[in-house]
Amino acid sequence: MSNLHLLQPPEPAPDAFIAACPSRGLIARLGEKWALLAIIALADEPVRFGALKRRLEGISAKMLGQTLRTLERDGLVERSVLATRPIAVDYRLTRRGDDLLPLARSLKRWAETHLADIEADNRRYDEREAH
Amino acid sequence: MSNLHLLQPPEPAPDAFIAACPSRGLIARLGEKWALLAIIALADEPVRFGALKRRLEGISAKMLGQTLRTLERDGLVERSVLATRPIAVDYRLTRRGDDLLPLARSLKRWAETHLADIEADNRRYDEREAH
DNA sequence: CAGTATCCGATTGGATACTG
DNA sequence: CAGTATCCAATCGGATACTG
Repeated sequence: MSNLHLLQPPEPAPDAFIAACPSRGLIARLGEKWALLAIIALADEPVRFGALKRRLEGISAKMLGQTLRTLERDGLVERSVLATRPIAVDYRLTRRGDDLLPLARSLKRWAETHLADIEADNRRYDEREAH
Repeated sequence: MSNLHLLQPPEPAPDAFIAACPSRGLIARLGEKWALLAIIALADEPVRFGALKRRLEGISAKMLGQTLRTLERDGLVERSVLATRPIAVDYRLTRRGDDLLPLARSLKRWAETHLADIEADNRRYDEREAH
């Protein structure tokens, strides 16, 4: 049997620089305002909807629901309904979510540590802009 | 002179979980559809506006201009006008931009490597959804 | 070449009200 | 408690046309 096919990979590597590449959509989803923050908030243990809403200060129920559904659809978060009265639902990271976690944390940390300098630059830029 | 102030840091550490924390705005800006991709596209060398536009397949001039202005305002990108005829403008990463680069690349790579699995999950989810 | 200005449809996201 | 449905304002973002 020929080994020629080894020289011609059947699938091109995904590349977000290419417009049609769906990885761009994925990157967009991860950027979606609450996605990474939600992942970080779920880091250590299952968290209930309400608790999550409190932890992500300022999120609306609508956005939290939407964000969680997207994360579940992407296999990053698992939803389980507990048969209590009244019902409770908790969310936890999947293995894939865990895998993304360090990256999410790094980005959050990067933003937090550079924040002060960046805000200073923002002010400088805005002053120059105003002539 | 007293050292008491060392026990009471004047500024709280920024924490993106807090609604008022501006680091959340920063995270949002980095998520902004083209921001990380633009940073990656500028990784190795100064790139001209037009070249950048070609590299970020599908971006409009408007969005590219907007993205670059935001990145410049955040001190991640530096813009320099070359006195040629017709004029040329190139963009390059600042030290701070370079510092963010590995993170941006990691996120892009993560998205690209998990893409296939995630799309499979998406399809499964959508089927279940449709009953 | 490197943008900006404008128009306009699509998407985002909060507030409020409602449900099992 | 854990959402969903609806309404609406603000923003996003592409297409097109224009400028130094």
